[in-house]
Amino acid sequence: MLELRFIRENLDLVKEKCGRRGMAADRLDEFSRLDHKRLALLTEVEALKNIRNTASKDIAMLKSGPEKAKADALILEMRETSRKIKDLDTELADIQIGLQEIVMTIPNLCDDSVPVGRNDSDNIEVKQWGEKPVFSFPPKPHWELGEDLRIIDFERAAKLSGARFSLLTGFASRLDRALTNFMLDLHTQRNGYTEVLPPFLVNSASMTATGQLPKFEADLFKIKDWDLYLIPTAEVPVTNIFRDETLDEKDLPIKFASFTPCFRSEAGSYGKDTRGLIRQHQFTKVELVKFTTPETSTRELELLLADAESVLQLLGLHYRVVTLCSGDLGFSATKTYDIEVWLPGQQAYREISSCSNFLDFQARRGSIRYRPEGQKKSRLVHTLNGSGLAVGRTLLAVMENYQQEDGSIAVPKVLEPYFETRF
RNA sequence: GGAGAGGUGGCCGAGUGGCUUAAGGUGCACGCCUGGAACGCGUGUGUACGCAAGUACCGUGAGUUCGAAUCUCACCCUCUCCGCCA
Repeated sequence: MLELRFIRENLDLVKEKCGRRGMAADRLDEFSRLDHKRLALLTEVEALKNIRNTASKDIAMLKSGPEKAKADALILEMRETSRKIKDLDTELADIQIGLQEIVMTIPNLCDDSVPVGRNDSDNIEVKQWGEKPVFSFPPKPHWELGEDLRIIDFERAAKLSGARFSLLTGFASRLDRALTNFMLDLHTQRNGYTEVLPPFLVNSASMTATGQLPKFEADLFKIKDWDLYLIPTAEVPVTNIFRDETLDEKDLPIKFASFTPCFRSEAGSYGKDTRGLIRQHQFTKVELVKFTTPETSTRELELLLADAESVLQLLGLHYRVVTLCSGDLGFSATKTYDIEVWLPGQQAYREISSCSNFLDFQARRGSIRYRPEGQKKSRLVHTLNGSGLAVGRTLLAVMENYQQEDGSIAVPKVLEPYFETRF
């Protein structure tokens, strides 16, 4: 969420930046109208409350003194004042709700380095790493490999749960687990992250702080009769760890690595990526989350990207990095890099990580602050996160890139230790 | 699911309708004292909105009242015991 005062003072800029995202900005005029009304009402009601507070003290004194009649007169007068206050407070509350509804649905301002564009075709490639592997045979997509090797079973998964679920067996399951452990070990032992295992169900306050609610409820799975949602990413519980808290500057940056399942309804993606592991209702992911000072978040985004890239580099998988254009940018982000891994079975680059800086957008919604060294006033932290990486997509990337002519799949060198444990 | 206890500042803890501007302690910061420290003494010590005056905030929300940390109702959370359970 943006600061109320900032929107008030920079209305045209906010409108223009919403426009860059392809978002209608007409609600901002309604914002102005309500904001003005709110300030006027607030002034009025606060003046009345001041009168009442003063009178209350007077009544207390008069009652204990000889002029009790004066107290009765004042009480009568205040009865009317209190009634007015109550009415104004009610009106004010309605306006606050209206304002809140608007403010909570205004996206973050995109960074000026973000290219203006409409959709993913306008994203800008910023770098490539490695090269496309050369095959002496036509490489298969992973769903064929998985079915041929009897290690991924989509049909039985559909029986259990429906479309967009998968059942990994034997080698695929083992490889998935190896990848997960490899990623966590890399981020905790080499990249300096603290491992955290959070709840997979969170309440609506948490979903609101990170920006999934109120606007994107349709993308979430909700538990019936409970104020609980299945997390769509570990970003939600991990960012919310410090909700309503004030951190010490000397503890920043705080870096968490978190392995969790993720659940997404994929509403609105009917017919998209229906084959294979690419787009599932349930998948696992190692997520990296950072809390930083405002001064360092821009640089921390680059470091976060490098940490995510390190996974693919060690696995020897070719990829490219793109900067998301304004129209493709997520609601809460000011800037996002996507890492896209090369999939030879599909002859395409596919997103495997998304690294974003949110500035103070989530911190304001969740009231996550820090106290600068030696200063009295606290400030909002900046939050960042990125996949490091989506495990299912990494699994399929390894399958497609490491497939052999005989239909088997080689184990990447760096994963060999994870296959060594034997009983 | 049943019964009970509780939720007050960074922490502990007092506070059953109005000199509460939340006592007192502790922690923290600064100063004095000291060769330096400890002890001692003094001062300061939350958040949001607002240029400010001010307003709001004692788990959350509603209510009673001229006035609520304090009274009423609902809810949430924590702890203890019982039941059930991986």
